[in-house]
Amino acid sequence: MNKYPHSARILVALDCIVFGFDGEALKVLLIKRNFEPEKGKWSLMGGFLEQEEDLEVAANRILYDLTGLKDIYFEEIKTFGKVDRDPVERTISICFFALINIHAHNQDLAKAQNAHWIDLKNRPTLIFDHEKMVDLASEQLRYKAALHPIGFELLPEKFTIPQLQKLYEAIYDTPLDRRNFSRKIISTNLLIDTGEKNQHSTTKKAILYQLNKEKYQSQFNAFHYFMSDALR
Amino acid sequence: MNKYPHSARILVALDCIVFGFDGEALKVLLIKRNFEPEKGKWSLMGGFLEQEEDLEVAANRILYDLTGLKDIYFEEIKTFGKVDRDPVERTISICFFALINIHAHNQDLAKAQNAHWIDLKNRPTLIFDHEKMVDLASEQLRYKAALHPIGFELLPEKFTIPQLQKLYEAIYDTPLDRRNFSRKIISTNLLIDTGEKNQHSTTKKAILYQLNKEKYQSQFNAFHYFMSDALR
DNA sequence: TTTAAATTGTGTTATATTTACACAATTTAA
DNA sequence: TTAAATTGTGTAAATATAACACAATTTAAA
Repeated sequence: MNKYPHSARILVALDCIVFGFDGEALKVLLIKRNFEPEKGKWSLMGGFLEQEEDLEVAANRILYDLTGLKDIYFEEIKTFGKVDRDPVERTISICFFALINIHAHNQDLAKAQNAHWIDLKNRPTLIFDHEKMVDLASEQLRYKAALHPIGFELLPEKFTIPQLQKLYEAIYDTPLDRRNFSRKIISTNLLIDTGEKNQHSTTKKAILYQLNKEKYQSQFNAFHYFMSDALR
Repeated sequence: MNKYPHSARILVALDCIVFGFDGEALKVLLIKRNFEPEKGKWSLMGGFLEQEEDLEVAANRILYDLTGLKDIYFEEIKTFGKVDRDPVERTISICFFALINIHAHNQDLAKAQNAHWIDLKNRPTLIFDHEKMVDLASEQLRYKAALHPIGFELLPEKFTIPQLQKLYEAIYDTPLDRRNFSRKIISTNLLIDTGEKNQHSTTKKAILYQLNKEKYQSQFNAFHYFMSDALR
């Protein structure tokens, strides 16, 4: 069956950084491992690519088994391929990150996987090279969110501009000018005023917006410069 | 020896898009295959990841065998992982692109691999999903070059600003204003005036610059907006 | 030797964008 | 009724970008 006879067959894993936002801080979904290897330690959610499974399908499967969600926003970051990265057996790992609404996933599934939402900034040490994966994913999130409208993926269907601002402030760990931020977001035409207001507020109730999905899709690859000084 | 007993071992290939610039147009280094499968057809340069080889090492090996160059600029784009993408056997391919000075590589090695520099815009049909790979790499080149100083990797050590402009005009297939382009490049402080001039010119000889490598490295990840309207 | 054509380097102005800061309106708890 | 917190909109200064002009250099042709 091996048609390229002299080449090596290698285990192919996928590891995923799932980001969430609780209104205050960025969170990552991490697994407290109750299985070997490295039982008892913390790791990313992962799995192996199966023989008859498309890579994309595998990523969706792993995300679904963890969250119960389909059509999650995710993107590949990099393949980790050091020979000794997994001490058990030579394994390459295709690493990707996903953005979800922290309130919308299936908590029973997360519990079954022993997954916990952990503060990105105060996380425990992770196994193997998972530490590097989270660092790279965080960097990639900062990079991508500065240029493209991916932040919305972390918020509920309907959200206010102040909520969106808090998200950006968490991502970049810096305060932003409320008025300039609002103007920049509005000027993208990515938002639709729902006519509703945030009833949870105890002061002035902010307008609830939702994504203009057509505009979102057609303009996704354009540069938006949400954070012009993010990388300076 | 298989410590994760129930998982599949899969062939892992690497495929590389090598870009060059001849002063007028963007070129890709393509292989006219004199081996099976798909003998006689055109493909990308590739190879398999070996059992005891780091992924990064494999990428460098493949690039070295083709060009005779070390420390080439390259970056991973995406892993292609459809089950049927290679009709011979299930293989995933980690796709990356590289930028080289078209005049600096070992032509004997290229000849031995049956590699040819082909106009990016007028290339033959490629095997498997290599077509998609080249499209994605071209897109990624346009994206990255709009924001980061990677264009220099395609030019000789010493180059003029008009040469650099021709490169950008080729990448984006659009004319640029000479004066504004020059000012933007100069203002990055990435260039050092060598004091020499381009002796090949038959009219006014342009100043030869070289990269300020310190500045290049420290500022690489900052946004430069070389092409502010590239993706609008 | 002079002139014309091509190309390069630098300058200037108008327009657009970004930044910094002010004020009025809304909401609830005191 | 008032104070505190928050939200929505406005305006002017600073910066960056875009559009256009002119002078200098070089060689080949006149």
